[in-house]
This record gives sequence, structure tokens and C-alpha cells, in this order.
Amino acid sequence: MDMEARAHSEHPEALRLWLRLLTCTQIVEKQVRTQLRERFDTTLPRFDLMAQLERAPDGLKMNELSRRMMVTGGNVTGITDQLAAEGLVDRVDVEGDRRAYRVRLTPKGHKAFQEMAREHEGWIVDAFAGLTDRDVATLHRLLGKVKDHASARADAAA
Amino acid sequence: MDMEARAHSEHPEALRLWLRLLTCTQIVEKQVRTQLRERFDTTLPRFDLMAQLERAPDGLKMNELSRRMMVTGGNVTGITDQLAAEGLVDRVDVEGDRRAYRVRLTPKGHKAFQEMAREHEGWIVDAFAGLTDRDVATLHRLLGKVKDHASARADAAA
DNA sequence: AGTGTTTTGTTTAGGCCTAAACTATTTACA
DNA sequence: TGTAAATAGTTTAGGCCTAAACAAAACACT
Repeated sequence: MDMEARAHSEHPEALRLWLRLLTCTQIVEKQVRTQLRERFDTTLPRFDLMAQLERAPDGLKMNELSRRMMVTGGNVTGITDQLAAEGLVDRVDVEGDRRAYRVRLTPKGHKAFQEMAREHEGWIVDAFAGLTDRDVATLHRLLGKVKDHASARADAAA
Repeated sequence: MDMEARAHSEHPEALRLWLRLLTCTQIVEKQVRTQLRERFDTTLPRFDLMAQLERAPDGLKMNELSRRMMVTGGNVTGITDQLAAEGLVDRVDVEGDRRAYRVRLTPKGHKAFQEMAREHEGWIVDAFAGLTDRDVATLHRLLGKVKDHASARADAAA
């Protein structure tokens, strides 16, 4: 008996699917958070922000980080402040717009991320090790349909 | 080439799957949170707690709630306090154990939950409306494999 | 140039969530 | 019986996250 037990007595398939999706995400996410804390004394949001910057060598503006991480700007401000205080990222003025700046990984931040990312990948591979390659491909494709449909709906609502 | 590097080059699809799973969950969850707030001035954790109690007419002890919701006991304490203050749940002494009690939905809480659950179901059906019935069944089955594997790993780690 | 709107980022107040320390009670067992 | 360990629940300190209000700069348009 777990979270999925909350499904309504009529058992509509969509509801059961949603609860299972939520359960899977929470199990994996909890595992990743625990490992990040125990192995590197850091958190998932910090790791996520650094992962975004790793893919953008020139850095990202705050609103771009906010959009990619799907969190509010105020939230990004707080996490960036912490990482900057630890010397893992720095802020660079944007030419021609005195409101904005770009956030970049410092060399120290890049090195720290590389070490974390290597182990992180192993945790994720382990988490999905119960699936065949074909299962992974199917899941990825079907979740793509969910993503496209649901995000189109989200955009329409905005 | 060590173990982690092999995992990296041989299983990048696990990482992509994980990121997509996370994205899908976040999109739907964000939508549900917004609707719960706008339509009923409540939050997802409160809804989840009430959903658990709805299926347990005799109520649930705090540790059962904590386990089923996959959150810490301290968290359940806080949410229960709020719902109790609003008269949506009450606490009932457990016979023969003066440490414990059961949390139950009050009639008012039951009524409030029924109204929310009806609309909630519609939001979820909409969120997955991009999938065929067959897609839903396949997704549910594959996520079941993920859940079984990952939760077995989580138990082993504990 | 002047004025109103939009964009960029921050601050604030408050709820969620955790780990760890804590109290009170029950249980195991010598 | 006496005591140590386990269990039920709460409290505390702190990080994450949001919506809303805010300040500053850029833009649109006359």
C-alpha cells in the first residue's frame, strides 16, 4: 500500500498513470538528492543549475536559467547567490544591457561539476537498470508525447 | 576506460530518459498545483494527505501517512496541524497506545475532498489526453518496471 | 525629448520539506 | 522487575520554491 493507493475507486487509467509517474520520479529523485548530499554535500537544485551552465560555455542570463530550470526568477537568484559565494559561478556584465548579466561556471565550478556528473550518471543508469534498451526507447518516446501535449496545454493556459 | 566512463558512453539514453521523466512530472504537477490554488485555495500536499485519508475510513496513524506519502514525519505533522485547524481532519486516540493516534477526515473534510477530487480527475485526464489507451497501458506497465526496480534498490540501501 | 509599457532581476512573506535532536511511551529480555 | 532498545510523534534550523510587489533599465511611440 503506497501513494498509488489514493486512486479513486473508479480507477480511471489516467489517474493511475499519473500516480505511478509521480511515484517513479519521487523514488529516483529522492535517491539522487540523498547521494548528492552524502557524496558531495550539495543539493539537486545547485547541481541542476550547474548542469545548465555546463552546456552553455558563454553563460546564461537569469531569465534563461529560470526558463530552462522551470522555476521562478527569485529562486534562481537565491541559488546563484550561494554558488557565487562559494566561487563556483560568477556574474559577467552583458554588453549593452545594464539590467542583465550572464552567469558562468568558474574553472573551480566546472571541475566540481565534472566530478559530480560522473557519479550522477551512474546513479541514473542504476535507477533504470530494470529496463531493456527497447523499454527505455519506448518510455522516452511515450513521455515525449506527454511532454508535447501537456506543455502545449500549459502554453495555451498562459 | 573505467566503469563510470563506460556507463557514460554506453547509457546516455538513461540520462535523457530521466530528464524527460522529470520534465513531464514537473509540467503536470505545476498545472495541478496552480489549479488547486486558483480553484480551491489549497495545495498539493494538503490534497494528497486528504486523498490518503479518503481511502481509509478508520483513519491513519502518522507513520502510515508518512510512509504512504513518502515524506518525513515532521512534514506530516505540519500539514495535519493545518488541516485540523481548518476542521478538515481530526485526531482520534488509538486504543492501547498512548503515543499514537489516528487522523481521520471529518464530514466537512470528506465533502471538501469530494469536490476537489472530481475536478482534479479532469485535469489529469486532460494532461494525458495526447496518449491513446494503448499508450497509457504501455506507459503504466513500463513505469511499473521502473518502480519495482528502483524501490527495491531504495529498500536495499536502507 | 517625453511618457507609458515591457523586460530584467531582486526582495519579501509564507508554505513545503528534510535531517537531526528531542520527548514520551512501549517492547524486549535478562 | 529493571533497563536498554525501539517506536510514535514533535520540534528546530535551514534550504527550496512560489506569487506578488518592487526597482531599474530598455523600449515603443508620439
